[in-house]
Amino acid sequence: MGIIRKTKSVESILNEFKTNTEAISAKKLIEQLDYKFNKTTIYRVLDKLEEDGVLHSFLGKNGLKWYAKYKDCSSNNHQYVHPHFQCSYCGKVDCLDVSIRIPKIPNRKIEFSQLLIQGKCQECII
Amino acid sequence: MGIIRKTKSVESILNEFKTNTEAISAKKLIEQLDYKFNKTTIYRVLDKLEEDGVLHSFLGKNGLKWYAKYKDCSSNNHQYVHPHFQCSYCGKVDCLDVSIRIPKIPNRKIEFSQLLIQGKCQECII
DNA sequence: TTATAAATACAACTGAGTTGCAAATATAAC
DNA sequence: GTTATATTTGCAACTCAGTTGTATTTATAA
Repeated sequence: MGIIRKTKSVESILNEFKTNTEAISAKKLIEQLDYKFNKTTIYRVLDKLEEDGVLHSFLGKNGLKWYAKYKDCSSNNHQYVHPHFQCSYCGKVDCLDVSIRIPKIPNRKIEFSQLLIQGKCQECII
Repeated sequence: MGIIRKTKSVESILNEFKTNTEAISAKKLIEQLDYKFNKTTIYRVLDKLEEDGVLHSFLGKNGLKWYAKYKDCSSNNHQYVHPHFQCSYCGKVDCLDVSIRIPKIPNRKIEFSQLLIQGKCQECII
């Protein structure tokens, strides 16, 4: 159904994504907003922002749900994916600006793809 | 530490993967073995089989953990991933025999990648 | 047969995410 | 500004895949 009203929670959550180009996990977001809003509210707002195409979500290393601003070359695109990179040391996640072509697969209709790359980020390479 | 002893649970679990070329979720496996073994045991055996390189794991649609036989072109390969396809209708997962090249990403050390493609499988396309 | 390290079952726990519902609030109509 | 009402919120209780601790059992080798 998407976002209909401009409420404080919607504003605050969108603001987190304005000041942060990286992806944020729902869990982190709850902490980051200093428990100013109930976690239920945050989960529901995130759901709606995704429906509206403002954010997109994907699953991180331990099954945690991450959100990032929707880009045109995003996961909804059937032919290309842009990968997400998660550092195995610090856990940080970035949306990479690379596009990877998904080959057509016979007899299957692709709706959605997600590519998670794990490794060491620039800061965590020793 | 990996598998050291050949026990009934190890045998049964390996057998599930012999008769089944598709990926199986840990949850399904527990049901499939008809609760003959405790779920803790199954989770621990799966962990060890993964350590030994017999199986590989990845996360499915809802954060569920799936396992499949390890293939050489598997997720552990740093340069290529073989994608997993999950049907959004029936939930079935296949390991696809396609290899997708992961481009090198500047200033990051790739350790592991996983690509999950969602869509309709052959049986579920109407 | 025995010693012992590994494997198992069980129960209790963890924690991210969900659900139902009553109370609060943004928005539009007046 | 008031009022009506549909949306949003907080709260508490729940779900459920996966984990942990521990006592018991079992595979293996000495």
